[in-house]
Amino acid sequence: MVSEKVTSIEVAKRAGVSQSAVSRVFTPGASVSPKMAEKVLKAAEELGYRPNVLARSLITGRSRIIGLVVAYLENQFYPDALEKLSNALQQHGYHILVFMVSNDDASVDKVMGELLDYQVDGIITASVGMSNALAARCSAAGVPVVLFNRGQDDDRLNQVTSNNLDGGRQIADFLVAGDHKKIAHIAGWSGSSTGRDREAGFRSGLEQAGAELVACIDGMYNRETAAAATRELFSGKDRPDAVFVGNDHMAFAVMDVLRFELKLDLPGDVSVVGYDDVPLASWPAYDLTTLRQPSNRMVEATVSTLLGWIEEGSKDVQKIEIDGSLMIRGSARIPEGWPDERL
Amino acid sequence: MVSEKVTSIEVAKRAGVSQSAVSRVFTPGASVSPKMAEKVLKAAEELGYRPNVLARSLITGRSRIIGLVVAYLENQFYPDALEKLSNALQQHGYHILVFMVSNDDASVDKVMGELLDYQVDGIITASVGMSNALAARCSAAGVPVVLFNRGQDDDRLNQVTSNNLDGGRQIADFLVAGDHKKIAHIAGWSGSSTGRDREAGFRSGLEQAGAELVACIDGMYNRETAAAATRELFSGKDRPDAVFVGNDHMAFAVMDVLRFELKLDLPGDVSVVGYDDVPLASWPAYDLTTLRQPSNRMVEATVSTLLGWIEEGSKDVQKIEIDGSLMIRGSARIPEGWPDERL
DNA sequence: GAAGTTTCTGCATACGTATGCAAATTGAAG
DNA sequence: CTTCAATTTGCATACGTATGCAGAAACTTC
Repeated sequence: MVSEKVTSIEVAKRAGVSQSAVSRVFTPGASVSPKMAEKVLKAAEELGYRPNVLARSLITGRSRIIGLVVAYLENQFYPDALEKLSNALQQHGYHILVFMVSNDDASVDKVMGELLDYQVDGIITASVGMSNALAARCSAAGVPVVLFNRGQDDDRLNQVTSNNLDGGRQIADFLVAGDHKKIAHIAGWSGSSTGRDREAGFRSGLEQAGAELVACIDGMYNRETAAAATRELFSGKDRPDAVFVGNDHMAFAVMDVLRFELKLDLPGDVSVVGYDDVPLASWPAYDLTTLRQPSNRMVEATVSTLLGWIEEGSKDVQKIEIDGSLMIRGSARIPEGWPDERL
Repeated sequence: MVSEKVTSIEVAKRAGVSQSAVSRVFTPGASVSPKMAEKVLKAAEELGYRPNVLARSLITGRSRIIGLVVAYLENQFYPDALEKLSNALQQHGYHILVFMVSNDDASVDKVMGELLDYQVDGIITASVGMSNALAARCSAAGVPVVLFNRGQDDDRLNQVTSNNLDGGRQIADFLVAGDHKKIAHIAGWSGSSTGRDREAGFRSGLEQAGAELVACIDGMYNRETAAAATRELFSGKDRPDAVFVGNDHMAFAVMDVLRFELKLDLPGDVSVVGYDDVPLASWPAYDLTTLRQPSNRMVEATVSTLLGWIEEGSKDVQKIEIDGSLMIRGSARIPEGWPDERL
């Protein structure tokens, strides 16, 4: 309990040793005698000394800070991921510096520059891409990057996603098996790999099953856009009997419009399937059938990839895809004889 | 676009000037001639130089990092606040270092220690309190603290909350005016000031109106606990006809149990009122009547308090309370003649 | 063009820590 | 007790930047 900042020099003085000794006591793995350690720790305790991480990082070249770039926390998937990432990294002695961006290259570039100024040891971007120039800069600066829930064709960028192609296909199979005849898609933002891959998987699944996609609108991963798309799709006489929505966040908006504006019954009149399996999807008010992105495993993969680069000097760019599985609930008609494990 | 890290010395060399000159060019408000600036900026551009924030902070004593301590991001109110805080601070050139904790003193203390190691310029805790010892340490280290959405009796800690007492009272008035006879409360965590104040305001409001609280259970700001409390409250014959739930996050769980387990009609059989007005509350699937905490204004107050301390050396501890207003929606019976502005 | 004033610039040092190196201490072995 | 190896310690320096100070340069003004 003391005045301002206490430095290792003051501790050294009080303990009657050199500053280097103090430093060594606080450096795991350094060579110190038990006596020394005891003296120093006592003095440190009395003065309330704690090493200055910033000064340390200046010399070690490691800040133990991970930059996290994230575009929107409105979609529950991301706060959830943030929490898990933060916890996992904290466990390894790292902490997260958060940067909010809007999802356009200019904004990302600006912010990412600030990030590098902080000498972060690594960068995680949650569902945001980055320009080639930027990827080059990070790579040049020796700062590993992991794209979380986002793919990008760049052989300097690690990425961890779920298997979006396969997910799209699983949903196609499920809807076709459920004997739906007019299947529509409110797609994820076409500017993102996740949106494109889910759509591609879905289309290929339908095709393979001999079914047809009657309509497809880009929902931009946005509630309002998705709601508008729903109104458009269901305005005509010939409305769809099933719609796969590019993520849960939009699916909730879609369900709201279907049930409360258009007074349709789910799954009687129309089936809705989402993607992500955020916690809200399992709450009874929505009870949304959706493809689970296993965020735990995605976080694990992200952290271990990042730490591999940082601590073990790995240079292997990882493109990791994790399989998800369909969570069958009440928002979509369940095919007869389908392995019915409601969750 | 270059190899590893570029320092001001290399820039100086290339521009044919001294290192101090380079530093001055990148220090706003320092004295440099236009020629000099031009030469330096050119060299910096060519080398891809950017000042090292950490090294700078070592000498200026300012890291431009704000530590944010947060317990759970599951309640939508917090990601929302985080996003707003981050954006506001980014605007002022600060960034947020996130620390997740479980809400007990030991965990908070540990984490907060790590926080101080990073030489943060200030600390915001979102809905978590801190021990006196810790408050003393921060104060001694000259690091201002703002408790966001949490009150604590300590004259070293700034705090920004909504007016929880008044909010509780407003809800009491509303329910009494709605002619409810058996009013219950599923309270916020009694270990938090927000929970206690809302309950106290609610009780005082009821009392003043001559009404009675028939039951009160601590919901711990937790979905499961709130659900269990609901089952308990509504198991007997003599069930409540209104329940005020300590925050929206729990209120959703309560509504789920009432509607989908107990098959009760809202607001026909029972009225539910929440607290916070998170985005989900206005979605039609819940359409929850709730007291809005004006997070925009709370964030503003938090940021300006913090910056006041950091940049203007303010020493006035602020205890700010911001008034909220009731958002009347469909989950609770609306009193006759009540100014009916449904939102 | 000289004297005085203002604006710029470079030198040197400081911030708080980690670490290579050599000196000092300890312990083991004979 | 001596010798040698192993361990521990202190000294000095480095990390990348900002800033007080004094000298240099550029302008004013007469």
